[in-house]
Amino acid sequence: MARLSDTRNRIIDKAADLLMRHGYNGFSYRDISTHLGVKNAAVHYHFPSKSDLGLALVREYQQVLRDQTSEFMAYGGDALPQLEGLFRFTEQQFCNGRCICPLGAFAVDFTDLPDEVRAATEQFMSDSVNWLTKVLETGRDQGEFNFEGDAGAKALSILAGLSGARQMARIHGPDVLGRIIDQTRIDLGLGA
Amino acid sequence: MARLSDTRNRIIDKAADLLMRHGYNGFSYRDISTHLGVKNAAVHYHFPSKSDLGLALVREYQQVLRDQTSEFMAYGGDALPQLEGLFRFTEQQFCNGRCICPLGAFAVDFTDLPDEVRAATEQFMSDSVNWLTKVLETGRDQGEFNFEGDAGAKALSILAGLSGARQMARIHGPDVLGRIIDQTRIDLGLGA
DNA sequence: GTCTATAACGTGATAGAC
DNA sequence: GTCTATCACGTTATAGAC
Repeated sequence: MARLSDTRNRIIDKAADLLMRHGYNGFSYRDISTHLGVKNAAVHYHFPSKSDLGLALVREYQQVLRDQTSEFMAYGGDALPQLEGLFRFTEQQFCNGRCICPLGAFAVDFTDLPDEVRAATEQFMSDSVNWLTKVLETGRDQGEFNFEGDAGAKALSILAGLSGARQMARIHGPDVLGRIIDQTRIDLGLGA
Repeated sequence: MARLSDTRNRIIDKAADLLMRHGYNGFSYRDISTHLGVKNAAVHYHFPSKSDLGLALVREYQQVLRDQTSEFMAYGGDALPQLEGLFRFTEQQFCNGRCICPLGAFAVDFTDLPDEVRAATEQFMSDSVNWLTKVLETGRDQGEFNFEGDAGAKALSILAGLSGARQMARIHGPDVLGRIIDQTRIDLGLGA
């Protein structure tokens, strides 16, 4: 086990939380250190520059994605639980105050990000799309999903819709997220 | 005509541009004044605080929406040109570097916004949803669109998808926006 | 209406003691 | 690994001359 550093993990967790609440430009080292009860320099010890922190955040998200999808990506399986897992995860995040999808947060401040963070974000998005594309193809083959068009385009459309839904829900209230997820189900032939 | 102040209009236009490129927290008075060739204090003369500027931005967007939809909202009309107009507008904005949907930009920094800007943003979003809902209802009645479920939920879903699409396209390249718009057409029974 | 000058503060970041 | 102390800079914002 030997977790490298407890403080390091707490910093990443708090930074992830702040990112999803305020965006990349919307939180500071001070926010992190204050909330964690440590000092500014302690955060800089673990992540010398904000680029290092941003990169660690993207890698953290990528790891979560891999952990939750590795089995399906390796051996396949039922598509519907995969899709419903995505919906549940999205709603849970939102309910826990983690309103903004990390992809959305990074996208808004994209041109301000250092190159390596941008590259990692692009990779994370590719992995997400690839996973959902395979889920949609499998589900259509299994007869569970019903939709027209290319599975890759449909996957992009659903992920963009969920990311946008979290933002719309922040403006207009949490009901919006549930309504959009229900509509997404209907558009896959699931709601009838 | 008597446009109140040319500088004032130039400030709003440049601020709108910066908002859609860097988000609300991602641009400063200095950015505006430098690009416009005026001084910091000149911007503060027209918009004493950033809240004033943010509010003016939302009102500007609301005016554009009203100008482009007022006839349809008042008398009705053909639905398809309304929808295609939205798609074209979205793609034009993106191609001009105005990558991020203003709603998305405000949503990310939502908790940092002053109350009045939040309220105006919510109103702007309501107007957008109401317009698209009416377009979808009309189009379904006319037999142009084919979709299941509530028109309001479908409108939310499409707007969230477009906002998310602009962000995804920023990360992964402009093709993504076109693919998502095409898929949106297909999901309305238009692509076949 | 625009300017110069400046205030008060938040930011990411570093040096060096412990 | 965490601390105190500090730096250079960017930020919103204001006062007062022109």
